[in-house]
Amino acid sequence: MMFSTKSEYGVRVMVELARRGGEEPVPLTEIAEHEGLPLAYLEHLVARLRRAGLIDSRRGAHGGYRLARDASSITMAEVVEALEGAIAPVECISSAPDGSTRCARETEAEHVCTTKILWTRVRDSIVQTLEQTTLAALVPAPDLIQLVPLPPETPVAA
Amino acid sequence: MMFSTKSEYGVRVMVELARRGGEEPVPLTEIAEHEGLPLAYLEHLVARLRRAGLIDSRRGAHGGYRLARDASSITMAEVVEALEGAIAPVECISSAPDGSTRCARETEAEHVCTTKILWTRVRDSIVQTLEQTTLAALVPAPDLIQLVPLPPETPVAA
DNA sequence: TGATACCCTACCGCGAAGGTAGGTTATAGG
DNA sequence: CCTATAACCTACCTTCGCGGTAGGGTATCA
Repeated sequence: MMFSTKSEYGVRVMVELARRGGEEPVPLTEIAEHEGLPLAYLEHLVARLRRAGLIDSRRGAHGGYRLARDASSITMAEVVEALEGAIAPVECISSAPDGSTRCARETEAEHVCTTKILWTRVRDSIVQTLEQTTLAALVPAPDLIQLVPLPPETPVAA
Repeated sequence: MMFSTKSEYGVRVMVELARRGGEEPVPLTEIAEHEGLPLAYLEHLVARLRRAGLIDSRRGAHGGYRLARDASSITMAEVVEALEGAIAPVECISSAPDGSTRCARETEAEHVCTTKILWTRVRDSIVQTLEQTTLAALVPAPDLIQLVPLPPETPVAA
């Protein structure tokens, strides 16, 4: 597996926030229940998304999370990078501060890493795909939302 | 990290075999020493490459490995898949026998997985890049090989 | 017949992934 | 003001695959 469940779950949370996109924050409990994922674990992931500035939060009663920006301006590259850290197909490849690609095995200047070409290509194609896909592109059309009804405004008296 | 060192090391071995590409098999000890990688570990990886039909072997003295086909006809998709298994960006995505992409969370027919679009795109771009890159493309030009001299034909009497 | 080198099975330590637990702080409503 | 809600934070725990080792067996040369 290439991306851990951090990305899998995290993207789901973002899509869910986009679906209900509004001023009112959505509590994480609702999302956890809707997606069938452990709340305590999602809290960790959501913390990363918040620190990356992708979502903001309101604490306390009627609190929750909402998108910090419009769904169409959030790319999957930002989301995945916030969750997983820098995107690198293999350990020996990393992107230098100046944007160029570095190879850990290329210590001596004269020794050229022959496999660097491959991993650079792979990395670029992944990043490009993630950048081209916005959060808005993953939100189902309104008529599909009807199939998965939102929970009632006022909870049933139990 | 997305690909383990299985791919990193395995691709290096393939490139090295392609560099010395000839009828004479190359013992794994030489490659291990040249690349500075543990021999016993490489043996595992090489076994996968052999079972996938990418290389063939000769046992005993003056034995070793060589490419089963021409370097230009071997794609990185074959190499990586032989080493890592099926290529899937996240656990919930897998390719069905018929070639279509399946989502593990999509159990009920009515529930459409919104994130499937993303991971399918990512997977396709990775596979495409790996398929477009042949082993021959990673072999340095002959003049560069001079910089990294081959070991002498007859080993020094120790 | 010995040296070489592939081949196979089993084992092992470590670290990250995935998840739990329990607390603290901020906010809305009555 | 008090209580319920829900974000926030730190620490911990268990499982599992990765990277690597060990030790044999078997085929092929000189």
